[in-house]
Amino acid sequence: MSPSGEEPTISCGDCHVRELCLPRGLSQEDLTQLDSRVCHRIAQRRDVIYRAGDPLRFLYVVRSGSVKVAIGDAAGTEQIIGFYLPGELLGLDGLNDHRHRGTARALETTSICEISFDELESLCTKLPSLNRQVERLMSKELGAEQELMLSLARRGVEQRIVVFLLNLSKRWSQRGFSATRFTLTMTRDDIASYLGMTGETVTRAFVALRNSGLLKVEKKNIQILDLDALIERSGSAEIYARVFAR
Amino acid sequence: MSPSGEEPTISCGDCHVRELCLPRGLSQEDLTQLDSRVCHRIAQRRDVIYRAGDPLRFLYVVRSGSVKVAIGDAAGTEQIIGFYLPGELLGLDGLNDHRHRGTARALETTSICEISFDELESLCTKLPSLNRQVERLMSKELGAEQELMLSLARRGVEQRIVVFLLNLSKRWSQRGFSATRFTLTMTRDDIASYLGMTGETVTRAFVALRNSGLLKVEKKNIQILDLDALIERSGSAEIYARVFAR
DNA sequence: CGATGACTTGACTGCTGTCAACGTGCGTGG
DNA sequence: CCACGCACGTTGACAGCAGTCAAGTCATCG
Repeated sequence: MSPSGEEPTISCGDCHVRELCLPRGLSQEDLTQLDSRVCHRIAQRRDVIYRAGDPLRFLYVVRSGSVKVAIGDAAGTEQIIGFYLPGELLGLDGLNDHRHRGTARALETTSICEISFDELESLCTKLPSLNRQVERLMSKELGAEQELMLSLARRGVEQRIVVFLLNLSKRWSQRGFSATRFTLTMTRDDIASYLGMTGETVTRAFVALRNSGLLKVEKKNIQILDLDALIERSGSAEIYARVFAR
Repeated sequence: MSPSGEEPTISCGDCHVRELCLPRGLSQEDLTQLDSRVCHRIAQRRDVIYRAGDPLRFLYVVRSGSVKVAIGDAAGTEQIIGFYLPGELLGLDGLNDHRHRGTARALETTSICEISFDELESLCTKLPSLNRQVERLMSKELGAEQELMLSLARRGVEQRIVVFLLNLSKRWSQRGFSATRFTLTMTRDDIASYLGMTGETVTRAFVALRNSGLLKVEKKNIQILDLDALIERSGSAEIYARVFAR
């Protein structure tokens, strides 16, 4: 269980999420330039990657593992505002005032790449294709989050859970993993906080979906037994039809 | 009541929201360049400004009046995703796939400025200060919307209404109008759709806030009688303390 | 003057949060 | 190695908030 890294010189060129991440579309030469500016670290479960209020110094990418971002409520309670999977850009919250709005924590043993925000910007002015990819990723992350928020907004508990699961399914399959079998690295309470309900209600929704034969739920392991029926039940079938068609 | 325009050559330099809008920080010379590329139109209540699915050709700014943006739900029902006040950038939905996600309609007689997206982009490459202002506005619009969504997410009906009212109050005061007296140009059902509740519930929340002595509600006219108490009741007092301090 | 849309109010129902008890697995320390 | 504490998940009982349905008022517009 040696947690620290004796990994043989991590490089973007070898990364399995490079096609989703910054390197996409970069020449070998440009890639080397980017590579030299990226730092790596391993975070254990519950480790903080950045904290709310911190100045926005780095952008992060999840290399493997998963991360949650939470903001502190008025009381001590915290609310989850996002989960991040491998290849996803982390740290864009608070692009506005250049301070992180939330606190990012690893949900499991997680490998993180970080690059200085300033260095990335200056590198972007030199490498147009990197600039394009950064813009694409940023607008994708921001847009996707907004879209999800919207489809979560005005729905019943079960539909929110379904939308959440379909969203995860889509993101895992985009990463080359199964769209119908995946593991929830977050707790029920995390999901509840994210979806605006209670842990108990999450449990009950899972039970209901299992009893309907749509899902197999075994602790953290989810298997989607009937994807079409699930999409049907999301209440926004046409959206997902479109998404999955791509 | 002549609705169509005999307005004496509208220009950005004379506009009362120029300090919130694209012209901000531009030299007289640059302003002229921008001005020549902006078109104006007047929309009546319920007029469509752009429609969901339309290719993203223009960016719009509300010059006076107000606008709502709605997306069609699975059934014929529509859901409001945003309201826009004078000086606010309109049409950023669907920056992703270059198609508008929602349909924008005027809530009252509204004056709209439009500028071709392509022309704005090319102009930005020539005028750095315009480019900076565009970036600032975009990140502000996107960030603000996200922030609002978050503060609306996990709250009871009354709190959501309060947050909504405080948000409007802030935006009106930023535009030089009263922070405590304003008119709701949208219907109760519009508010309800936006906040994820029903029209009846909006009414009841208004009644409750009136009975508590925090609000004076007279049809569409709102008067905030006790701003501090309202902020207190929003459940995110510290956020608004910060906002109003600016 | 009637039609229509917007708003209000009331009665009822049901969903979902709250509280509580309990089970289970994991890690820590004796 | 075992015992314990703790985090997490599940289940049940119950209450309250908010959605639904329905009726009715009011202002506006043709």
